[in-house]
Amino acid sequence: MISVTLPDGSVNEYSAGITAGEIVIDIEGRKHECIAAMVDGSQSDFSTVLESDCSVEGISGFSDEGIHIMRHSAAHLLAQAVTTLYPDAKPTIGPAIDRGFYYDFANLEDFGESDLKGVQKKMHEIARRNISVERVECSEAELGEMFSSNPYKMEIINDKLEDGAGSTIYRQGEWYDLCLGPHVHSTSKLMHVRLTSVSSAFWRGDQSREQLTRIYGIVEPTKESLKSTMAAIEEAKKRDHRKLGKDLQLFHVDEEVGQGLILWTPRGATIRTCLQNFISEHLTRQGYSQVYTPHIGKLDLYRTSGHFPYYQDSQYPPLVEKDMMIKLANEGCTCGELANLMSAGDIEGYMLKPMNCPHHIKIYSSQARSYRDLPLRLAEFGTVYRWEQSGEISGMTRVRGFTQDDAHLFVTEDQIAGEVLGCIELVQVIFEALGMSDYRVRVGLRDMDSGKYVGSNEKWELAEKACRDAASSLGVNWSEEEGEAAFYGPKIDFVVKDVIGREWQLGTVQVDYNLPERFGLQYKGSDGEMHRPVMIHRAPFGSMERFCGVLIEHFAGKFPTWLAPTQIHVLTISEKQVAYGQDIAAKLKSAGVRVELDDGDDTIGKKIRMHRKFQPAYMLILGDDEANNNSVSIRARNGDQRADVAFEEFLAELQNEIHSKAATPALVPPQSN
RNA sequence: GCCAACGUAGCAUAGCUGGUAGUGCUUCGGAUUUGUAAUCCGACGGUCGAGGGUUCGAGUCCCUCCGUUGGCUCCA
Repeated sequence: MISVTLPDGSVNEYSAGITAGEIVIDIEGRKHECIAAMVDGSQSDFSTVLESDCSVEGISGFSDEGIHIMRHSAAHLLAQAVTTLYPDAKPTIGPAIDRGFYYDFANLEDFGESDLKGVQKKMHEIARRNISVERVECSEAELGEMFSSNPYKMEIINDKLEDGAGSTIYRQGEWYDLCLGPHVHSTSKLMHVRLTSVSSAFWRGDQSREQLTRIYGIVEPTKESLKSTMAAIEEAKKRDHRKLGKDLQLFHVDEEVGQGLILWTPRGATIRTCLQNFISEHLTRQGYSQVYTPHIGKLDLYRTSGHFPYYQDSQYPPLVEKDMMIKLANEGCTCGELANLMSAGDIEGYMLKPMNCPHHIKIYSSQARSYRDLPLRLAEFGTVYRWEQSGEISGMTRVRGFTQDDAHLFVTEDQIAGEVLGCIELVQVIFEALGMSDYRVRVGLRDMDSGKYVGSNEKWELAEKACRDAASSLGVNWSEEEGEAAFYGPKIDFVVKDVIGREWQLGTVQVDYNLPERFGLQYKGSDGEMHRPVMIHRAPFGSMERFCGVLIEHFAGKFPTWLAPTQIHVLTISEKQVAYGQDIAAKLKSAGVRVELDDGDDTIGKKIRMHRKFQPAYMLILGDDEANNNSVSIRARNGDQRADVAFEEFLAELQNEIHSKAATPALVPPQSN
């Protein structure tokens, strides 16, 4: 007999050799919703045989661990279905991910979305057959034999397994896969699966290797949960900033202007202006000096900074000086030669600036600096241009021209910690003001194995420590991530997810010992000696484009009153109130409120319907009653109403709401019913 | 950049196996003057992303390019 500790703390005796699954059934009953077991705190199959004392509990298909196991098992099911239908396809890897699972296949070319249906049907068929999933221990030799026809699996076996060590496979019917598990015990647990998309991926994430076909899917424990998950995905798509940006007329991208180049239309520009004003207030408060610099700079500047050689592939090609072009043309230079000269940097010219720092550095060095000048904080809404890969460009979140709410702080070594702290506090203030609480903080550190970084070890150590210290003082969870540093220094990033689960870096604070050295920056210390300042790069929004894109999704287009492109839409009931409507609109306008008037001859129902799509904070409905009382009826976005409010009272409340940057419009109290 | 899918008026969409484009909303004109998610009638608006090809004939088939979407890779 063995003693098994159960979830409630009690201890039961079972005969040795019992399986984890049998115990789960014993404690949870036959109708349990568990799909695997936790044995001594580690995830295990139901089939795990227990020979000694331990603790056992079930893992529900609804728990985080449970859904992860189901996803992983569903990936196996997918691979089984694909290899059944496409015998030449070679399964490679197929993990569970945040929102579901995928499996990558080689030899599955020309597979498209339209093929998903058939595969999904086959998956359901296999699931219905209730095939048991077995774990089998295998020696290295056995594995070699079983996977001999699959070079990808063999590569994993050869790379990941210690010499001589075996591993496990999971078998379901004829099909089996190399895997550590655990898995659900039967394919029948995977009935509620849906394939969502097909795309491609490189084998082992390496661009130089084979391109594989990747199939994505989601799986849920029940029919209902699958349905609600699918509904949630659909719902999220409605918040996509690309869709809302069009519906609310916030921005436009025109292919004749260029991919990834955002045209801010009036309504979107209003939001941006409000945000920039908001930041500017904080800049003044925090002792920043605002500067302006041009959009281009000489190539040599970026040779000195290192950006030109380092990021050459992701920059717009240089603008070559006219005289140089003429000279080269007279010398018979071919286009090919010109391209070579450009990429080698053996040519003079200008570049669209990919970064603001070199310009700001030149402002620093335009004067002799003393320790009394530091910290010197130079801020600019600086527009930069980067040649992002065409396949990467997306809406406002990944673009080729964008404006950073940038600043560079020139500080002494002693000031680093305090200034980094000030920077991340600013980021926090902004996130808080906008109600963006769903972000993660990432401290990007060097990848010790990579040679791409510049600067000495000691300086990196110091900078990394400053970042860690600042992050831990934040009072929120943060993680260290190797290899996420910039080439010149470590950084603290604020990362948020968009509606379809993609992560975007917004605010960032970076410590940089490198550029001051490259540019030979100096200041005279109190000791009379010359010292080198340290730079801090920081952008609380990151870029205005990306931030606004994320913000559109965050608010689902329903911006708080202070940010709403149009705050009030005034709608008249009939032509009898046209004069009153114009009067109210004019008064609001002169009070600084962004207002739109509709005194046309549509019915009020039609007007509301038409104006709703622009999501003003409030609509004012003006009929005879209001005109007679010098009042307004306020209609909130959700349709709630507050009738017959004296205009002056409304205006005072509205202005208060705007000035306080209230997170949500609240002039109409929520109505019960 | 790579793989796949897609690209019809401002927006949303119909158009089967090829025979010279329909609809709704918007807009404009007219009628109506209407209390909180679409009043009625009429008109304008597309040559079907661009270019080339096959065909008697292409939105519909083929090729190239541009763009969009989903991923991969990249991201100062």
